[in-house]
Amino acid sequence: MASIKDVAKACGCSISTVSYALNNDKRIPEVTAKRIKSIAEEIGYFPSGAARNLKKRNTKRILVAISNFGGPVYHELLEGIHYQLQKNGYTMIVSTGASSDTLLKERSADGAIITDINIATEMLLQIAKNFRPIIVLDRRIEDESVYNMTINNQKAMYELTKAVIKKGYKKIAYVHGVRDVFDNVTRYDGFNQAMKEQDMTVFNEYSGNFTKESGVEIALSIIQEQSPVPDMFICSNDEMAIGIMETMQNHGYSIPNDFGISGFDDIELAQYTTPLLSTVKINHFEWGKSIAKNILKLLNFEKTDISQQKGEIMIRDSF
Amino acid sequence: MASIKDVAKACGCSISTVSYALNNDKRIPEVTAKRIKSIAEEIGYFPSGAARNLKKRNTKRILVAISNFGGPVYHELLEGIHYQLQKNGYTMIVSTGASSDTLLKERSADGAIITDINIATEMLLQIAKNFRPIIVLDRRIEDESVYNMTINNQKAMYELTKAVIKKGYKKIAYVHGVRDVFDNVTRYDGFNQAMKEQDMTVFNEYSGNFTKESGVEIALSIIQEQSPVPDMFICSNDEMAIGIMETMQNHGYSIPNDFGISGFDDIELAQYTTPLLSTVKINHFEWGKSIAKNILKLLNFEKTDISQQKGEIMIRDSF
DNA sequence: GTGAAAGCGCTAACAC
DNA sequence: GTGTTAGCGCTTTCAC
Repeated sequence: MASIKDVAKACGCSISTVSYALNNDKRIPEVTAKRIKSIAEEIGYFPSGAARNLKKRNTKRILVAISNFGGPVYHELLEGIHYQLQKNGYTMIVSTGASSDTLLKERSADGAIITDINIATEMLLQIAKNFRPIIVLDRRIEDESVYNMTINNQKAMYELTKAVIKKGYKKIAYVHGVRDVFDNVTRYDGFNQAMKEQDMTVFNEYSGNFTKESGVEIALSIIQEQSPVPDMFICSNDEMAIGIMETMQNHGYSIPNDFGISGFDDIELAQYTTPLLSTVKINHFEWGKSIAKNILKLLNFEKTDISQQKGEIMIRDSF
Repeated sequence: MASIKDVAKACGCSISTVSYALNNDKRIPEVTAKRIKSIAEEIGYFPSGAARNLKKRNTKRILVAISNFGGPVYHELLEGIHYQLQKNGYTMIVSTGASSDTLLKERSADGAIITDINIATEMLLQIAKNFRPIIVLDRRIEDESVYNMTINNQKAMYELTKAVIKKGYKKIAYVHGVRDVFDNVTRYDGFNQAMKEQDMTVFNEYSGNFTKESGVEIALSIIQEQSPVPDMFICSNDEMAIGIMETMQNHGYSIPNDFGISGFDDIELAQYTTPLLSTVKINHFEWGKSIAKNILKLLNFEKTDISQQKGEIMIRDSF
């Protein structure tokens, strides 16, 4: 592995001159710099990140820890984060599972964005003792060493529920995602707030886990047990809604004639269902951008933008 | 940022003792090690990756460069790679776009897996002068500094096409993904081989780009221009097939009565279409595992397993 | 304009 | 069993 020494030797100059030339220091005249660069290229030399990071005490990298690479939501979020970081000369690295733990402990990046509920809060706080900034997206941690950014789930779900009630639905059920998770809890709060405000009682509550499969299961159990069917399913996300829709339709139900249904997120698929799914649109790309902007501000100890990402009610054809 | 010195000071011992203790060197007695570890934990100290990587001349990381975080295929591939790396004490970092270039140049990992056609072959070879191993998944590079791993697209598509012909389809059309890309070219080769072997002439060829949207567009243009409809669409991947299916169905066509259709990959969605999509199943999780196994072998200069990933014909209901 | 040298935070060889 | 020290490959201060 060629190092700066090899380049220096090949150029007949010192390593500092090579370093200056490669970093475009104006002290080195154009000609010399050009010569050094072409020799470096010939050798295939690029400065070692590990060495530079150690010396400069930064990496110009941001780590994003996600819980898995599937799911329709991360995609745009990551693109948004990457877009903004790139624009500011930063690199994005993405990790999951145990890899995230290791990378965080090693401080493989200048900052981290966490959206992986599997990373324990306790561990995060331990890491935060010696590493900052960390932005957490999937929960609220009330500790000054960690920063929270969240979607305004409550307000969006409150408004969606109001729209549902206004349409005249009476037997309204709620479909939970993973119970204690921030997104589920706050969406449920918004739902409840609207229901209480309008003196409505909840017809039923079902428990899923944010996946389409769990929606399928919920629908299947309703059909098999011949349970009373609500006239409206308000789901904690799109994927569960789509699972319920398709399964109920396959069993002869017609939407929105037999019942209405809504989702949350506005994933791409929501625009391809029949009928088109009514939902809350979250612009994850834009959200990603603002997350990245905030982490860059935190790196410079600047004040962050603490506003929550807003959702937009999309009333289409499913209720 | 606490360093090993801070821990040594707090422990009243030298930095080497701290290093030994934290790395479970047997020379340090249990009690001492325990004491040092607990002090380190209290401080929130974790060894700096940059420093360790520099000293040890490795990172225990593998970089995976992908073209985007969307798409239904990467998901399982990444999980497979991660699973195997984890098992062997390696960490996986994932990157896209310009970030990948930077990370490769800096040698931020001990090896790299590339499945991003946007990274120019020329640049890859430049990087490979000083960095190995690199495994490339999305093209063939005939250069000893880079290793190729591919799916046996040709054989799988050959067999699928033979099955189609055997069913009696006569007006068989091929739907291309991105033209010059390895997956498309080799799948098309397999298709052609089977067609020629059976003295069949190709009814038509359409050009997409592997996305569902491009499938939708192809179908739309057929309908709008009232072009003759093939009795079979052999598509270069599932997503395009699904786009064509849905669009044609929305315009009154019935599958497989009016025509048959096939995909490639067996993405999750293929199991939810009506009718169920016939396709070639690629086990991307297993493939990811073998890719990871190979890169670990390459790290140790061991001989790799050069077999191509096989596809399995899944004849369901769409032809 | 160029070079010598210190030092980033570790690991590990060596000395005691 | 513990400490001293060299050195990984860079950047950057300081001298010339």
